[in-house]
Amino acid sequence: MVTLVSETKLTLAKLAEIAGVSTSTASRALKDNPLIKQETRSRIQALAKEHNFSINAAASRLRTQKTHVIAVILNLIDNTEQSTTDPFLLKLVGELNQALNAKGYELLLSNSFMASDDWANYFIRSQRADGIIVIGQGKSTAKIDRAAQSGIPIVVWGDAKTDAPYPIIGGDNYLGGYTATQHLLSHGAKRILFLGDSEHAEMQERHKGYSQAHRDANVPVDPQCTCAIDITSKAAYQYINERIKANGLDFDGIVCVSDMVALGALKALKERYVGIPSDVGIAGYDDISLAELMHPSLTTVRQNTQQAATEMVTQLLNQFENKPTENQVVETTLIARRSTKHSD
Amino acid sequence: MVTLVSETKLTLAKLAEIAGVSTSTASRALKDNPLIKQETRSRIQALAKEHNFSINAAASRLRTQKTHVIAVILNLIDNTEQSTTDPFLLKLVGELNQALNAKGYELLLSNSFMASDDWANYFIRSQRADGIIVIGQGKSTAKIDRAAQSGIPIVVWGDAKTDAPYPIIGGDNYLGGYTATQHLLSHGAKRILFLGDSEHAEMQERHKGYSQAHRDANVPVDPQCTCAIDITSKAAYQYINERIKANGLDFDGIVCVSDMVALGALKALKERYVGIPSDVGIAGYDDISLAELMHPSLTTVRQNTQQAATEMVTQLLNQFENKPTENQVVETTLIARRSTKHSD
DNA sequence: GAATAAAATGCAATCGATTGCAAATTTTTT
DNA sequence: AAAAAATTTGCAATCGATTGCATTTTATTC
Repeated sequence: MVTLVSETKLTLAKLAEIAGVSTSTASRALKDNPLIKQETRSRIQALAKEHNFSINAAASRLRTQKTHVIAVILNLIDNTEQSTTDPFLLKLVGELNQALNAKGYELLLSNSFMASDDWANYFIRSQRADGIIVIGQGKSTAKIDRAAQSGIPIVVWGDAKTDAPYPIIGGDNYLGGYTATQHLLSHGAKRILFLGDSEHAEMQERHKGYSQAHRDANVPVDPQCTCAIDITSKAAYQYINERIKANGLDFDGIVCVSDMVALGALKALKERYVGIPSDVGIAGYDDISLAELMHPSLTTVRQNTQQAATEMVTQLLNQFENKPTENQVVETTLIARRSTKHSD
Repeated sequence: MVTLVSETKLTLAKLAEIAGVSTSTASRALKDNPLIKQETRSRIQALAKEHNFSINAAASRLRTQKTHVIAVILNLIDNTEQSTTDPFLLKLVGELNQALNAKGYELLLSNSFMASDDWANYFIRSQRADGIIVIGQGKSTAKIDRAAQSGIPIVVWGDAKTDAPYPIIGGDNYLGGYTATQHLLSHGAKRILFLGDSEHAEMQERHKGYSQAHRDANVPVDPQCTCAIDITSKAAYQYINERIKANGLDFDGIVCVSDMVALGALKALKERYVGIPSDVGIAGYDDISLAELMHPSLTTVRQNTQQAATEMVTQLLNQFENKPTENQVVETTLIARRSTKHSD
């Protein structure tokens, strides 16, 4: 049965007319307001369904001053492949979508290039969204701070140890870095590279864990082993290639800040016939779906993204009710696989 | 300099008052309407910037009946990992975001589980969005057809050879299937599996290409080689494992409908020490970023996603102006890598 | 300098739903 | 059966920007 497009657009007023009630009654009936007699409610709801009616969101938002939309901003580092490619970030977006929908909100997707610089203005004051979720602290928190300062509801995925005027949700980066490193050390590694970008708060934490694990195992940390690179597989690939070319194989383990980085490094090593994990053990971060499909399967640190999404949404909605918020650390676990299993 | 939150919300009317003009003038000035004197325009625009003003989107949408929002629906197959994980789909979303922003539109993300069943109603008649982009035809086009029937602006990513009342943008699936298969055949494969879900229009086309390539090379096609599986790495992994267990290695090539499927198959083969490509050549589809990082790097079929996104947006915007639309085929190229390079 | 044309601005209706308060209806109480 | 209470429903203002048309101001022409 095809619903024909009626000549005139169906509004609440017209629906009310058909039902023989006022618009107020119709409005209330549609949202199951107990002020309206049950029978009337059902009748109008049925009528709405029959006529294929749905409330005009623009009008409703204007009147109620609520949009039920949340802007999710991918806060990316400029000129980095991390953007469209990073499976972890996109997975998080997927989870957020679910979590938001479950609470009756919709997801407006943006990235930091596109959105104007003034997030508070652009998204909130303009009534495009009720709140903002920022994925990634980036290298500078200037934009985030600015938005937060103007008092809008906002949460951030990042380093939960950072103290900020807005709630930050993140994995336990220190622990992640620590356990990954410890794992490698316990399998005999003596010189472990740390591959990542130290300008990120999250990465710094992981690096602290990396250092502490060394200290706890009485293995010296060589600054030469901390390698600042872009968080992309390509950068990792190039770096490892060049390092080996220059120094030979002067390491026997790698801790990477993401699986993408690990995969880039892995590729470089394989091409040079470096045995994994026999010659070099390697650990990633994020547990993207491909980690276990790699050969050898990749040891990595998993952050519970579903928990993360739920938590972020909760913290955001709390702000709508002026409830207190706090940083949250999500489950962070080492997934040990073949890329680190020395036999010795 | 911190902008303090003013006691009363700043509206166009108040801005106009400050500027000493009417709201009509202020409104026109802000959108650079030449009806307004250039000097007045600049003055008001400056004032708006200074006071951190931005137009109320809800009010504007209500009045103009345009939202400048496009709903992007991930039309997924139920209960499949394909959802949140498939890097290809998410990449497409990223590209769409860019393409839409470039045209002054925003992206509202949904998936087919969340959005109610009546897309036309939920997104368009409710003024949540001006148009819909559907990613994936899914197994049934019922929802799409229904939405299209009610005359709303819509485009679909899928099989461009399908004739439908809405424009479909897609890669050349026949060609993709054909070239991948031909490539394997030309490197000596004699029994090539086709791994995928034949209920998809896109996959069917690829399968046609697969068959034709066999015919052109005078290699018989065995129906036993067409394997219907879910489009996930896990399903592929299991299938290959079980097949080998049951039949031994009764094939020497695999054409997969996605890279994820290829990776699953690859994993199964490696675990059984099947040489790649020496014993079995394998080709994927999508050219996700990991394809080249695999070991061996994965031969695959790349579809130009950026072109796809631009094309989809164009076709959608055309509908706003009642311009004619048509199906579009985007660039589809074989990327030959190590996973298929036999030496014989 | 008056008349006409051109440029700039303002008036006021409109988009469609929501909601405080008043009015009408029904039910309960005495 | 009248009064009081409880239940339903409706009136009308409101949210904030846009735009056709009318009006005012400025520039041009004779």
